[in-house]
Amino acid sequence: MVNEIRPTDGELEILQILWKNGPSTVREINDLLNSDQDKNIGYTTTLKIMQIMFEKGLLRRDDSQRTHIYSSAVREGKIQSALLDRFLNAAYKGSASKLALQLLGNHKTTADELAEIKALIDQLEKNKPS
Amino acid sequence: MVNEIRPTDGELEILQILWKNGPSTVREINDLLNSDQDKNIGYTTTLKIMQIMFEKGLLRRDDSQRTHIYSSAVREGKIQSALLDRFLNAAYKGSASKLALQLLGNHKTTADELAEIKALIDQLEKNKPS
DNA sequence: TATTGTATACGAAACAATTCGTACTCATAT
DNA sequence: ATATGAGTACGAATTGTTTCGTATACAATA
Repeated sequence: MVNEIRPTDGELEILQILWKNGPSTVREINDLLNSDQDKNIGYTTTLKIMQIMFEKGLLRRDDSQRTHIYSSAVREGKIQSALLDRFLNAAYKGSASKLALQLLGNHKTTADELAEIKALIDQLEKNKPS
Repeated sequence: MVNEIRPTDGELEILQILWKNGPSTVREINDLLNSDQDKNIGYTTTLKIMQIMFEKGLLRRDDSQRTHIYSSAVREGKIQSALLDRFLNAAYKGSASKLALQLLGNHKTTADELAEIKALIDQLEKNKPS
């Protein structure tokens, strides 16, 4: 069931905003989407996408007032997990370590983040003595 | 320019095969695609996709013989990097460490792989004394 | 009450990915 | 030579996303 959750890039952008800001109106979302320069998405475009997301079950909607309030119907971590799984299989044929190596190699990660990751690895190793 | 490389999932499957097996005919690719149970993609479907990939510059083609030989025109690591970048931004708003933590937490990684990743982190830390 | 501005609803167009039917080419085996 | 089989080319249908024009509802205000 989780497997079927497949937000598009555009939908994901909207979800990101809702995850960060909480329940919002279409106008608020649309304004934020357009706050990136060079982007200019029409209000009705955003509305339509959000209506479709609502039909898909990605969003909840409070329509008790004239101005509807939308919120995410899916948890951030859950969606990320599902997407990560798909991506891992599609691009790395499931090799998590290959992905991890490329990720750490290509991107600037702060010392704190590295330490955090290392701590997690230590813990994983403790629970799984080779 | 790398940013524009955007293979779809279907295209990526074909690229994976070409990366692994080297130059191949449409028939070979199509047979491999269909070797997964429950999948049954028509020959002309695969052909069409590969022709489009050729037009996009994703594939090279040797048409000196009647049976054309296709090969990848893009390097595996380069595509993976580009896709990873996109994915990281789309799903994790650019937080590599968040992705890494979820990756290592959710997926079974062998002890060897964990050690490999830890070694890389150690090296990164050496080059970047906080 | 009539106007204006902001909302939602609806439907259609544009675009891209996927799928496949059909036509055509050509080598080879009859 | 001709029939068969395997190949490519082409075009169209299908599906899904994104886009927006237009219609309509409604609240506030002039």
